[in-house]
Amino acid sequence: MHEAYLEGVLALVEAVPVGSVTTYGDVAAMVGAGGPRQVGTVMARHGSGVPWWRVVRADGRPAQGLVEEALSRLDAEGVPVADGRVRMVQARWHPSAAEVAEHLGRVEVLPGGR
DNA sequence: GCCGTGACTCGCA
DNA sequence: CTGCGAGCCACGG
Repeated sequence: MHEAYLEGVLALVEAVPVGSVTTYGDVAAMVGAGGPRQVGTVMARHGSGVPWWRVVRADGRPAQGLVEEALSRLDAEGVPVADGRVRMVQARWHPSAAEVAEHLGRVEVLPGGR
């Protein structure tokens, strides 16, 4: 994979505010390339330096193999968790397109539109 | 180039 | 609710 992709994914994960979470699919969509699996691969290999526990699966469950670790950290940050899964409706991160572009390190959306 | 694999997702039974 | 299968994209053998 290209290094820019890796940087983009990690930058977005670091941008997720405390108390919120995002999903692999959302990150992939925000980066605008690859898919959920690519994000998962990036996190597995290079996610040790970012708040990886704020990235969960679409159903609100943490990544397999790190469930306890993630739930522990999420709960400590005040993320709404119920029965082992994050309440996505409440905790999902909804950044504006401009904000996403900002974190990606490049402007892809012009302010003011068209 | 085919095949298996993965920190994924969605639809259907 | 759970499980299964197919689709998904990129990487490594």
